[in-house]
Parts: sequence; structure tokens; C-alpha cells
Amino acid sequence: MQLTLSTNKLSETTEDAAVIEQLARQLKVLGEPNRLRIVQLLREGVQCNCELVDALDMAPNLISHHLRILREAGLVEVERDAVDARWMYYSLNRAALEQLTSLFSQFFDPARIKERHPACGPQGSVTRSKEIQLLL
Amino acid sequence: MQLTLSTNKLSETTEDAAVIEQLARQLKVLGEPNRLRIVQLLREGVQCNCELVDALDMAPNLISHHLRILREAGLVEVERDAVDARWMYYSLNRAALEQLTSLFSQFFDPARIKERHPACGPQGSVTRSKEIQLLL
DNA sequence: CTGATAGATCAATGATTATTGAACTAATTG
DNA sequence: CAATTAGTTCAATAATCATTGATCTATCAG
Repeated sequence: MQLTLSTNKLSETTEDAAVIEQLARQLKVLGEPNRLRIVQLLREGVQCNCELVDALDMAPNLISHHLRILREAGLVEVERDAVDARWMYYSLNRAALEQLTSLFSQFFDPARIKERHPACGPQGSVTRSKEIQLLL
Repeated sequence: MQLTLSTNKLSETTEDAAVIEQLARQLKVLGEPNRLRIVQLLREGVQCNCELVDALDMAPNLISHHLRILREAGLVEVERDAVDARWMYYSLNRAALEQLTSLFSQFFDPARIKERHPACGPQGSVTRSKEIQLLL
């Protein structure tokens, strides 16, 4: 799915609710250890289901399941072998990863974290920053 | 948690099983929409629980829960107000985000995806790449 | 046509985890 | 001290989702 931003100002790029949703969806998909391992293997090049089964020691249908999730998230693509159509070849979607890494770097860029003092708390807030003590 | 790599060769940095596990753990934490929204708010600066409650329209204990998860993943830190110790101030852990974005960019870098032909499949594999047809 | 092969789909189970409401702490205020 | 306030912790519920086993679909080989 290709998302268009509701604004073209870079500073608001990562504020768009739909973008956040999409980012969360993809991160959740990648946050599953077995799927992350599949992605790691796919980085080494196109793989068929059976190769992943061998490498990960998992049931074929489970691999199938995770590949489907990855595919539905737009992160992985499938091709069918033209010579023997029983074989499926899975590969990473470069464009999707390009977009994802770009958004991720922006969203979590430490340099863009603001120093703002909280709007709530006691009036002592003004000088709080120097008095604060670490918890536990 | 600070992870040391079992190898110092850049090309193998993202191959380390422990690193993958840790990456998966953090991505899963960030893959929850409400938590991602919390992170988004924390990017605007330190926030107390109550501010997040207002901004996200969620129960305080639920915010507490998600903040704990973020904290246990090392992504968020807490401080207690020195003037009125009832207030807690949450902030993003810059060092952790630095490390995470770096690892993420490396791991999902499209440029590092190899073109390798699958080791399985029919003998026709050799010329497969040009014959392959897209599935659905 | 009959197996065998690669893999997907389906239904059921189990584990994880977000959410909710109630009770609890600790600190401040009157 | 009693009442508030900010926030956490705990137990219970509900929803999500990974895993498993069985079945199903194509496709290819004999």
C-alpha cells in the first residue's frame, strides 16, 4: 500500500496518523522473531519455502503463514518458477524497505527529540530540570 | 541492555542471533499503535503520565502499562519531579534510539540485499530469472 | 491415470498481551 | 490527621496471534 501524506512539510511527515498506523503495522510484523529471521535469510537472496524450512527448522505451513503476513505488509514478494510451477520464490520488496527505513530513521531520529519542559506539574517546574533526580 | 557483538566485521553485524532477538523485541514494543503514539508525543519533549492521558484519551493505568513496556525495552526513561514528587516525567532514551536506528538501517538496507539464485528448484533454475512470471 | 512433490489453506489449541476496573502507594494540601 | 492528587500495581477479561495437525490444490514424473 502506498501512503500519501496529508502534508508535504518534512517536519510533519511523521505526524500523520495514517503514517503512524502503517508504521506500527509493519513494525509489528517485523517484531516477530521468526519473521525477522526470515527477512534475514531473504537478505541473502531469493528463497523458496523449502529452503527456509531447512534453515529455520520450522514446519512448511508455519513458514507459509509468516510469509503471508510479510507479503500482506508489503515487505515481501512472491514469484512462481516458470519451469516447475510448484516452486515459489520469495524475495524482499526493496522499494518497501527503502520507504520503511527512511520513515523509521526520521521518526526515531534522536536529533529531532525536543527538550520541552512539561506543561503540567508544580510551579517549581521552571527550575525543575536541574533539580530532577533519577528514579531507581 | 547493551549488546556486544560476537564479531566486529560490519558485514556480520546484523547476523548475530542475540542482536536479532533484541531487535525483534524492540520492534514488537514499537509495533503497538498506542505505544508508537506515546513515542510520537515524547518526541515533542518530556511528558508526564497525565499529559499523555489527555492527549491519547486513554486510562492512566493503561498509559502506565505501555510506559513500563517502553521502559523495559530501554527506549524510555523516567524521572521524578524534585519539587512535587508525585509527578513522573517520561522521556525518550536518545542513546537507545541512536543504536536502534543505526541497526535498523543496516539490517533493512535495500542495497545489501543479494541477488542470489535459489539453491533449490528444477535444473531450469539457471535461466529462471528471465522466465519468471509474477503471481497474482 | 497414479503417485509424489511444493506449498497453501483451514480449524483448533495455546500463549501472549492489550484493556478494564479495583485496590494500593506515596506525596501534597487543608 | 483527613482528603486529594499522581501514578502504579494487581487480578480478571478479552482479543490477538503463533503454532500444530489435517486437509486441499496444483503441478510434475512415471
